[in-house]
Amino acid sequence: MTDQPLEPEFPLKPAQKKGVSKAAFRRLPHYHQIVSAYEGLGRRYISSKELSQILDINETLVRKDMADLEIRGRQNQGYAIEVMKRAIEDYLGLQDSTDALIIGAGHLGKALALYHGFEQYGLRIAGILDNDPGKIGSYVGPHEVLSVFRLASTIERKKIKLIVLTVPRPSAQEVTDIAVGAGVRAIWNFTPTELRVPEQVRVRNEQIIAGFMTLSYFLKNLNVPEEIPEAAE
Amino acid sequence: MTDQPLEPEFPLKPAQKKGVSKAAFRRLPHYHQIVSAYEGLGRRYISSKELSQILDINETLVRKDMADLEIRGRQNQGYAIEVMKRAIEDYLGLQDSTDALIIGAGHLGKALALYHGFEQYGLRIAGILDNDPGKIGSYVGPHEVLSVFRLASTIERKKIKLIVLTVPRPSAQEVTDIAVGAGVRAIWNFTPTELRVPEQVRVRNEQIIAGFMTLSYFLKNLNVPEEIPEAAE
DNA sequence: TAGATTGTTAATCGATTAACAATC
DNA sequence: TAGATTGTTAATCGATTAACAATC
Repeated sequence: MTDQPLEPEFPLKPAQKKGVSKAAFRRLPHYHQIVSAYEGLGRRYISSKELSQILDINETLVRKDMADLEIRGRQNQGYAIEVMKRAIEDYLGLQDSTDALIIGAGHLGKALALYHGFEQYGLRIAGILDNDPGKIGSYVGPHEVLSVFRLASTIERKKIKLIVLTVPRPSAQEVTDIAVGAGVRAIWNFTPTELRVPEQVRVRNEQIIAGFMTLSYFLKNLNVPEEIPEAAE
Repeated sequence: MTDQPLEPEFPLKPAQKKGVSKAAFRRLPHYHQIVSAYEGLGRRYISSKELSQILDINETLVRKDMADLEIRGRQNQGYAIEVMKRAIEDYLGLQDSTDALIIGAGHLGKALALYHGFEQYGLRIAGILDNDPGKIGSYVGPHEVLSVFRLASTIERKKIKLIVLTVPRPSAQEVTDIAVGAGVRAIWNFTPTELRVPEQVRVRNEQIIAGFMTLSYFLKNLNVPEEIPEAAE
């Protein structure tokens, strides 16, 4: 195993004075979610105080994050929701669509393939592949399940840059190697595996069990006398 | 919306000199995954150097994390994999089992209910509920889908402390309120919603789209001249 | 106006890393 | 032994927060 970021989520220019810090970068999806919800409620503005309360972080931190994103607020009103949402989307490149191939048509792969809600972030499922002859040729929503033997050719033909890995652990590295060889640059990894990839390829590990672990710790320490701290990160 | 941790994952005693820092706490699932994989390969020891390379963090940081967890290494050999795995599991309470109810028998809810691999972390699916009459009474693996009207009574009868939320966004808060009223203390939230909960209840937001956002940023900036930084966090 | 709010700087806090001693 | 490695302390770095000026 070689070098592989624990979390690949950070700005590409972290050294610069101006710009978004790693920590701020990680908060962007949360900001986006909140303003999306507020937009749905018909709200036009949101203050740093409101945002800070929802996220349970310091009010000043919200203002600093906005300043770093070059999102300007209005005295007495807060930040314009439309502006903020758009700025985050622009920053993350969510306006341009991204085609992805799902590898593994198991329960999770199917759930991801059928999820409505990715489109609004520019994520388009371009196909789904599996190695099970019993699944190949069947349909998952509009997508015919392709043989994983067609992985490289499909990536090349469709110029796919992102794959979503939901295969069993033992095949994860093998599939990764093929995909990387065919030109993939990013891997959304739902398998419990630390993948080895060349440095020009980015991996995001969606280690779902990690979420449970944090809750387990909390549940097993419910009776610890110490007060529970306000916030993490 | 009121106070709600952005990430609820941190030790309960962060102020103390001795103990695991928030940042280290977040690395525990990764350490655990790596040593599990190494154990599967028949390895007995792993050095801080190996761990640091896989995680792409500094070697000293690994040793500091181990010291904070009170895991002792051996000169010239590194850390005993069995000891390390066990220590992390003990720390997180993964040895004691946790019963959870899945709310929402959609694609994701079913995928989680059917996932084999939670058991090894002590997570047991105690049932699955939905509000769709077409689903109620059907089976997801060994579990009969129950009406969500039985949520409170099921929580109380089975003394459930954790629910897994995979309902559509509009129902998320309502279901949460019922579950919290019935005594639930932790919510594993897969809906794109910032839930309001009393402070004794912990929420872990599994905002899956966040992972895509980080990859989107990377993919949209492939041609940025600046060198790509080594690691995040 | 007073109050609410943003925006910025400096101070503080927490996490990481460098340096190095210890030891098998 | 020399080399590999852990363990610890102090220095550095980065992120958060407090303080406060600006302004609508």
